[in-house]
Amino acid sequence: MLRGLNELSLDSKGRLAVPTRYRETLERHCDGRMVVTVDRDRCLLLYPLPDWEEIERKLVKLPSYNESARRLQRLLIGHATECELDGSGRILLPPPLREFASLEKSVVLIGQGNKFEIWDATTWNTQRTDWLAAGAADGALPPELESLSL
Amino acid sequence: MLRGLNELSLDSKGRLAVPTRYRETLERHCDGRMVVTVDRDRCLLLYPLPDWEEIERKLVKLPSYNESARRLQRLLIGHATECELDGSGRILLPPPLREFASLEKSVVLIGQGNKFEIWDATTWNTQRTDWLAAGAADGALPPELESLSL
DNA sequence: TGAATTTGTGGGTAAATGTGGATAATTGTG
DNA sequence: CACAATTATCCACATTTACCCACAAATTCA
Repeated sequence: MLRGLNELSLDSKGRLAVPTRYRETLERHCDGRMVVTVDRDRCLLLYPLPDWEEIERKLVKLPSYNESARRLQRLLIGHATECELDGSGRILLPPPLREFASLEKSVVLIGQGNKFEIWDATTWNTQRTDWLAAGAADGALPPELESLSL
Repeated sequence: MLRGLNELSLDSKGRLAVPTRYRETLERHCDGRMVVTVDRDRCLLLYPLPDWEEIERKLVKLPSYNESARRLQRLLIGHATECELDGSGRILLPPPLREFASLEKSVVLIGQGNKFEIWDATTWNTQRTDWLAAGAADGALPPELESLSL
């Protein structure tokens, strides 16, 4: 299970050094093979290859002439790029994706169970403040949430 | 599985250089034989020949006196053009199709599972911004999507 | 506290790739 | 049938990318 927040910086070539504590897990789980793609919230998603493939299988089965299904396919599959951990445990983030998420130097890597999210540090902080402010104010919780007990 | 975003440029002869990482797959899968056709969203679709043939079989079986079926047949089958990877891994896009999708120099090649989409770079970026803004706002999600967990 | 090992960072080099142009083949036309 | 125009194939150069190595920093253990 991937969890935790890590403040990192990209090097001059746009590479991201995966924190050591995740490396062994990743090597075992997917042999260092990962997939990066984008998220609607302007961050990147980083999946171990097998986990990504499972999602991909679901996505390609969606009906081709449904508008929102196509949008999802184009965003997620359309941006998905396989990349491998190099000898020093780094992954090279493709320039178009870096640009998409406005990643410069300071980024935040967030464990999210089966995947990581990668945010521009400033964007992340702003968002987090907003989320806290919003709280549960905007009602309309899905049933799964209504009954959630933490 | 074809995935990922590639920023490319057509050369002076309207040829598109397929990124190397896909070439081996394509050579194995369809011996470099591809089919280009058009899409309702003003982009081009690029299929490996065998995958296209499967789609084509489904299309010709559609009922002839259904309006939208005929439209689909005319668009898809009507514009489908076979073209082969040349010695340098490039395909020549037929001028009428290039014109259809307003392809000039900067284009984007998007993996979409069994096919690629080819977009004019500017059009792609505009669309993507719209998609992100729209989100799932416009309801009408297929049931498969309602419960999708990424 | 010091030394040794592990981790983070940067850069250099060699190979692979993209790009353009030149020549050869083919097709269409007068 | 010959010529012209277009299309296809090939080759060479410039650029980029990936891989590898070396150093600096931090951490751990003695």
